[in-house]
Amino acid sequence: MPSLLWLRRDLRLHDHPALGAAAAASPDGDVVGLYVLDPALWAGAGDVRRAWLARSLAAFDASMGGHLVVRHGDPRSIVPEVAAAAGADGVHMSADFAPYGVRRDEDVEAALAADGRALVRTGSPYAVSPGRVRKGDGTAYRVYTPFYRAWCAHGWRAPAQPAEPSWRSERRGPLSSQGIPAAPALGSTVLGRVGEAAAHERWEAFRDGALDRYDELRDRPDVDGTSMLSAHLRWGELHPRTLLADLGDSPAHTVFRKELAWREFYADVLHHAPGSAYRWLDERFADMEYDVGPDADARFESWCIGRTGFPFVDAGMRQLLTEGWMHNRVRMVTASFLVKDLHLPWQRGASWFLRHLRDGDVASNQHGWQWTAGCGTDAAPYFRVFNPVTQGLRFDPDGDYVRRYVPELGALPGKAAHEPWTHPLLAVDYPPPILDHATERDESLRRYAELRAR
DNA sequence: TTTTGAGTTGTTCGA
DNA sequence: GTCGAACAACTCAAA
Repeated sequence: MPSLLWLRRDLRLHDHPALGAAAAASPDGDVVGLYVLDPALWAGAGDVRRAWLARSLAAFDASMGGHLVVRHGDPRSIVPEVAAAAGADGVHMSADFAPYGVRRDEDVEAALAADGRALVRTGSPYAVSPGRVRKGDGTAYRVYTPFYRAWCAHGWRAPAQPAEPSWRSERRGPLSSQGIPAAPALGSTVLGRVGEAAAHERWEAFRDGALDRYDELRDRPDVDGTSMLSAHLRWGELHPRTLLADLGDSPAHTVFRKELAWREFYADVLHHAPGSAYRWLDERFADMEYDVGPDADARFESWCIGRTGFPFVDAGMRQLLTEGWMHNRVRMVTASFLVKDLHLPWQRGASWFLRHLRDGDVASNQHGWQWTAGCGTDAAPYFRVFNPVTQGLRFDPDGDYVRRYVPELGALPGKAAHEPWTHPLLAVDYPPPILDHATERDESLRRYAELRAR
């Protein structure tokens, strides 16, 4: 009698506790691997995000000998149906902690229970599952640094040995696959390689290369100084334990470990405040004055397509659309621009990011945005407004990043690419700035002051 | 119990 | 050109 393993964001074979549990629960180690493509999630994804998922599923399917059973539809009906067809006692999975996933899993659990089947959660996408790290009084942390210390003190286990299940599926009938959906065609260089093997190779290349200079290079979007592992982690092609096990105590390694801890911190915050996926964590900010109407919509559109006239912002937004990824430094600058120069609610920008990011994760994305907007945990002080030009000059000093993504600025030499208005004849078909940053900065500070005074 | 100091990511202004 | 101060308010842990 096989076990059913319901895969979601854990598309790997190594260090997979739920897979181990599924194999151990079957006398013969027989496991049916199921992925349910939820139309609600697929419909909201942009081309690059869809392409990543399709390729990740294909890579996983290949690694298990073509036995992945893919079904399209609502997991609430499909999971119980496949479990019954397989004659599985239990359905195994890694726990999901995002609000939509938690509700979905509870519904599936209830449907399975009606048939006398158990839903077994083993492991999660985190080194320390959300809810485990608490303050002395038992409540959740709201400040990152104390969380980080407690998270380190809590510790995590070493990566698990790979299980060797006997995968089961059928060519036709109740355990057959509907197939992986067709992915949008993208240039071969857009995504790079996808899947578990690619994830491990990328980690090893980064670990043996740029990691030792991570503390000095991580803020440079013009340099290949980051791990580029975010999407691999998002889809569970490798587990953060694998990375943590390789890290030492050097300053560079510590900075990288802290980035992994941010991912875990935001998952913990969301776990304790599920409403913060779409509401202001600090509800007072719901009463802030935000711009609405046709003009605001037009400015939002300029931001989305990368035509604001601010090269560093536009480069980031175009990198997002073409690659489904954006360097973290640029995420902060583009987010600050939407919130503090365009005076739009953070949710508009966060939704756009989530649709297009290949690594888009509700906890990290929404809380990163809330940090920028000043309404989240460890919130940025209200007066911290990024200057899009200064940030570009500081972190892309030669203008290479900007020219890579904004071809209209290709004729501008060096750092001049950040200030095309100083060479108007060289910027071909590039828009003038849609606003005056100093003016909007003051306007933003005024609105924050007004909110405080209420 | 109360106090104290520190806390991812910045900018501008005036000396 | 460089440099320090100012720009709030709140959480948390240690003293």
